[in-house]
Amino acid sequence: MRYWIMKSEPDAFSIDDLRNRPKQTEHWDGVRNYQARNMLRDEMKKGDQAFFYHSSCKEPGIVGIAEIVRGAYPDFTAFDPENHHYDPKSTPEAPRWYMVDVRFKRRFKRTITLAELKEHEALAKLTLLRKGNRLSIMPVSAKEWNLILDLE
DNA sequence: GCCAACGTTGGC
DNA sequence: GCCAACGTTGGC
Repeated sequence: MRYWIMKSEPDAFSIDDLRNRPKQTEHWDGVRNYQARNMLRDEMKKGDQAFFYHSSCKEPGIVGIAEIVRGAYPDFTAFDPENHHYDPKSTPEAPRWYMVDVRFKRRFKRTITLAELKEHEALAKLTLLRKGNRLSIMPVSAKEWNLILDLE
């Protein structure tokens, strides 16, 4: 079982939006970066846990936990010309992009902010904090996961 | 709104 | 295959 951080702009899709979905479950679509796709497609498995991170907002940070409830399958939003994430190079016969299903697990009592994460020496290697890393999906080690949980 | 740090595209 | 131009992300 692996741990992840998944980023989302709360204006587009927040952890509360996830909680309010039927079965508190939603597909995680729109990943259009090869590095992120490879991790999502090849390493993300049912049962994995992910920190839900709010980006591009007033207080960027980790707001809760979601669980991967379905492993990678073709991202059908790429097939839809009306969709913002449409990619004509991805077809049902040869899908280029993938998605997983995530289910709400819990919301933290408070946001563990990006600023706070940066203060901890033990988290210096966290991919999220690495300079220039803008991936929407990033791995978290078990050690980092537990350390961050303790901050709550 | 600015800008650094990427990733992608396309001419050559 | 190189690289300039362009687009995107996301913190501040």
